[in-house]
Amino acid sequence: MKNNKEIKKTGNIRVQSQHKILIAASTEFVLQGYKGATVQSIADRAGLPKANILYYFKNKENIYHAVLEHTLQMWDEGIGDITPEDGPKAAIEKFIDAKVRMSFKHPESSKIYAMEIIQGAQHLKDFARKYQRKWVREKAQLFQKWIDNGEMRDVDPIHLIFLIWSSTQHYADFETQILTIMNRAEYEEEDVEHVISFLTDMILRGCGLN
Amino acid sequence: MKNNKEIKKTGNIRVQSQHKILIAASTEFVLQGYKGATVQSIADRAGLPKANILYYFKNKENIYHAVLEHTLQMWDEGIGDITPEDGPKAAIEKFIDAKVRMSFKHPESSKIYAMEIIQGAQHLKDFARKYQRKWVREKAQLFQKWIDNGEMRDVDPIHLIFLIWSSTQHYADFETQILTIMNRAEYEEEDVEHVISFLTDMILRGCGLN
DNA sequence: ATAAAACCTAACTATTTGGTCAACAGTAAT
DNA sequence: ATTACTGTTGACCAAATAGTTAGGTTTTAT
Repeated sequence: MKNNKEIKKTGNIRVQSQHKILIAASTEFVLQGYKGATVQSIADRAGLPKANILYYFKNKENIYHAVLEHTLQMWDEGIGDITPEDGPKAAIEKFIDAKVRMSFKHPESSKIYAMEIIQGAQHLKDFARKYQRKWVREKAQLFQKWIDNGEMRDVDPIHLIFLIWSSTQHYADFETQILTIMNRAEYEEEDVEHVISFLTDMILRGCGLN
Repeated sequence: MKNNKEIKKTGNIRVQSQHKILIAASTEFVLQGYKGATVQSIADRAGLPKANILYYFKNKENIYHAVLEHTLQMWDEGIGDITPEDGPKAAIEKFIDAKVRMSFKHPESSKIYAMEIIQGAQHLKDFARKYQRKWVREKAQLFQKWIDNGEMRDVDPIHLIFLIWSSTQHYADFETQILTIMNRAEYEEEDVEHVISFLTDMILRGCGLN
């Protein structure tokens, strides 16, 4: 009964509160931007007094950093991995699948990341930038190998990644616009599969696969 | 000598100042967000005293609205038009060409628009939303006709537009990230053409054209 | 039971910021 | 020259907000 919680009773409330705050903060930062989100508004949304927020996070910037980190981690976990054994077709399929599902499941993460980049990535640590550069270049090299091997058409691998990136992320970031255009209140289950199959089909064909 | 300016000598300085303010404000809004951009920072960037800014625009929100309107107008002018006579291939080529050039020429416009949508389009008038819905649906119908006519593959026209939209806009909005990944300080002339040909090639193929 | 540590929060403060105002300067027409 | 309009700006103010503090309560370990 108490066995499964024996180890970490202390700090449990800390974890809980911090999580609540992070969620509330994410929403506020998306809706109002960094400066526009007030500690009070985050507190209200989290259902906690303001001073309590500042007890768990030294200051507003720390909250934002925590949110950003949470976002990056989410991305890192969700993106899966592409290996040389996959071959180009499976690689693209896996990539699109993972990114579209992430867009529909965690739109706030995508939005916060997008806003951060648009504004010049002023809060993004250098290592995060370098990490991504490395990631993209690694994957691009994989594609290049497949191209050299004649397994797919000769398309610029870096821009191919940009294409997948942008087209998938779009459904999170531009949610509002897309829903307006489709005259919908919110996304439905089927939309995910439809988008995945549309994008996979288009891009595979663009690469001369399929 | 004075003939060509006879009609509107007064208000000339007004136009000049307002323009300077708009440019400065655009930059500030992109860099700091709506709340983060202060009237003072806009004034500094425009090289004018704060009170002068408030003389030309009643308040901060009015500045933002002016910037937004300017942005939408830019979009409207830059996007060119697609007609039934074009046929699917030329239509897609024109569309991609126009959008990529806009992204590289007016990245701030694209960024401001993107941020506005991400944050829920709270400042966008209803007519702007409806206008876009109409635009997309009209163009989608064109594509549908071409599909029914067997002139192109059967792909979802709405999502095709989203794809073109997102992949082209990406080069403006995610400029920072793209430059980091490509290890560049800024875009070069050739990049525009390269991106246009890459995207045109990929998407035309995806549509079974080319 | 008790001491220590973790948690909570009302009240306060210093600063920033949007916006006003009143006095002044330039300009154009009568 | 006078009038009226447009433009200019330093000084000021009220409101909002990030962050502090001090004094509390609750939880945990022994």
